Amino acid sequence: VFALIDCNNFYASVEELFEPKIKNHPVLVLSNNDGCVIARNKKAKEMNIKMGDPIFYYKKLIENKKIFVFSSNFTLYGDISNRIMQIIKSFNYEMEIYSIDEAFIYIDEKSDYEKLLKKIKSKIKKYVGIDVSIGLAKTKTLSKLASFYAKKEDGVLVLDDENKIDEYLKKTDTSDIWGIGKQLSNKLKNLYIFNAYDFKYYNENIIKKKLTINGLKTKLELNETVCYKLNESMNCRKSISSTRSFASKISTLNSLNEKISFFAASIAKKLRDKKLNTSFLSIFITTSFLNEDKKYFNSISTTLDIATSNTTILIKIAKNLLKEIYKEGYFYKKAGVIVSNLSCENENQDDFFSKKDDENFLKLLKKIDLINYKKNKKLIYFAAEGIEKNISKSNKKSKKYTTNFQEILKIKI
DNA sequence: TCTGGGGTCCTAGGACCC
DNA sequence: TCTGGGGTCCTAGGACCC
Repeated sequence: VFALIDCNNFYASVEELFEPKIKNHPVLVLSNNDGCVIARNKKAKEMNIKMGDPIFYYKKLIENKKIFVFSSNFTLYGDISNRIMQIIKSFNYEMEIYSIDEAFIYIDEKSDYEKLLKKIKSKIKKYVGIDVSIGLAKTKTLSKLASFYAKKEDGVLVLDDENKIDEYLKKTDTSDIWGIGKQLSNKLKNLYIFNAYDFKYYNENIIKKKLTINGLKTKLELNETVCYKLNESMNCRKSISSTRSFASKISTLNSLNEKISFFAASIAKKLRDKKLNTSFLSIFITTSFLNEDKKYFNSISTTLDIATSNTTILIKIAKNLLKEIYKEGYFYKKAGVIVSNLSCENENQDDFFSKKDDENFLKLLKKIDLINYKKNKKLIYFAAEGIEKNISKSNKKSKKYTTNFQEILKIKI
């Protein structure tokens, strides 16, 4: 059986962890630029504050009531996530870390599942202080569903009985099934499939025709047929991206160049950290799609002759690409760089005519990475990235309580 | 006035190969 | 008048996830 362990209101719960006094008030965590709501605690959900809404919708509400609002602090969330994953790992089951706040485990034995899940749950609560919900079933899709309902019940839910499963499926909207989003759910509605139960018992051939192979797999998983196994090799990722919305709109090629260079440089560093090289780079620029400004979106990509993590090369390529798609007279709101075709640093295929000067330069770049890391600040960087700091605004960030000695939690006695 | 960032997988169509 | 079958790789776009 598969169990899915899912943290409750993860980002909001982490913020509560370090400021317990806010626990009985609504808590919100915001996206980059303090733009949208990306996490809410229970109290905030009760106030009907929606996921993904821009925060200015609730300006009045925030002024009138005591709502605690945080900028997102991914360093902190990442560290707390690691601690939770370590605890799950300590139970010694096969494990897949599915996201920052979720992990699947595969339990290859008969046991008192409910007792086991409660044990995992309480250990995480005791050692880290975060509440989790755990669902268990014969397939990943059903265990996802079980954890969804576990949140509404007492934290753990075992779905191992056909009648019980069907009972839950009947009250599940198709769009709440893992893998069925808005579009597919609409397609299902056209077939008069409204809930997960209808979906489970529908004709397979028609599902495959309308929703293709993935839709069929999801349906089979509802029938307790395993289609998705534990994916333990998630560590070899396929792409890395760096993208941002700008706090203010940008129109000149010069300033876009700086942003694109900044993205390319941060990707190059990520590649070096993970000992990877890329041989495919693409960039995009876009205007806002929410206002009355003239709209323009474009992207362009290129393959690299030699796989690399060299910042100078990536910046140069990215800037050349930008020249091709940049158009004057638009207000750009967002841009980004994405690399793929990733390969391991040590298994690089050289070009027959390539020069070997890259190696020493790479050593230099790694030294710079180290200096920046030790100073906990990007002290040394490329002029192309521009000297203007704070590419985004985030004023309400909590401290890096667990990863930085300067910001460590202080306790008064 | 202000609306996130980082991923995965699949499909259709085009261009090419023998 | 009649014009094959079996592949690969790439790209753009669409759908999904957290």
